Amino acid sequence: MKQEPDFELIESLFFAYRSFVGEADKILAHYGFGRAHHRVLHFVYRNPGLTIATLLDILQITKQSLARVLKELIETDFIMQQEGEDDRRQRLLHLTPAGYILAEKLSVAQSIKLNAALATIDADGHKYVRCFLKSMIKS
Amino acid sequence: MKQEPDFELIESLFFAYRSFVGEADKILAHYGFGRAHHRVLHFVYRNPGLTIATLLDILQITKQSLARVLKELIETDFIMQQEGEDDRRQRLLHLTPAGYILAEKLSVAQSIKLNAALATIDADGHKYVRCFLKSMIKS
DNA sequence: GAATTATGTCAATAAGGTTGACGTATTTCC
DNA sequence: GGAAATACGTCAACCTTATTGACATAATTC
Repeated sequence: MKQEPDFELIESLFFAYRSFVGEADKILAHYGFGRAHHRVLHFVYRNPGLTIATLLDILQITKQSLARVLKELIETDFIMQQEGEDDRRQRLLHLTPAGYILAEKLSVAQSIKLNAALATIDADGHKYVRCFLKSMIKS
Repeated sequence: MKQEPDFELIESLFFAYRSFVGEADKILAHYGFGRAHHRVLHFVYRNPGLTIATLLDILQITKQSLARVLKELIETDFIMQQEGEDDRRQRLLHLTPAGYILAEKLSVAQSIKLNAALATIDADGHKYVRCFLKSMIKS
């Protein structure tokens, strides 16, 4: 027997995600950045010293697409590159102090929103939410 | 006391959402459509006979942006417009049979993914997930 | 030394979004 | 009944983020 699609959940996820990224968008606009900059900033924040190749793997975009955004972040001094020690072809990515402050600001803003939503459910519901989201990634 | 941002949750939501929309993207590609078409298709599916103005409200985009996508969906016979009965300025939106089939196909594909993820957590965790996502929307 | 790898870059193109301006038909309101 | 507001369509210019394809350079590996 086939069952009806779970419209409620589909739409909840759509609107929830829009609300989630909208939070960061407001901050980014002050800097003239978009979501693409946010993603780069975030993953460099979280994985300091990562290579271009690794970042492309995470973001699942082409290097040509990354190039423009990364160039802007480097020129405005939010990200810096460092030659790889063992492999000098690599351009390891790091945040500048300004980049660190912005990345943190964005993460804090999104965390506040997430925590507010978590606060509406029982504490033992938190692990269900995390587990559900992680399952969505694997499949 | 300030606490560290919840990086794990932030990234889970990012990757989970990418996985969620990626599911539909594969289907849409066969029709030469993108996510913008999906959103229009979905909300017309869910709100048959809605007005252009209402759809713009839901999607939070401009009418010029909607125009192109809607035009394509009408020209390829997935959506049709019907003059409003009480207000003849309105162009009420409806799915054609083909539009209905596609919208359903997309919803089913996404539901399968959502259900698979829900299946990895206890049944009483489902309401926490739904509640959490709805709380994200309100705030 | 040759092949591979990591990265940079130029160019053309596409999807999806914006602002601003203007046109038309219809409805509402005084 | 005429003026104003509303619902929608459309033209034009522009922005962001992405794509594919081609080619260049430097460093590493075999």
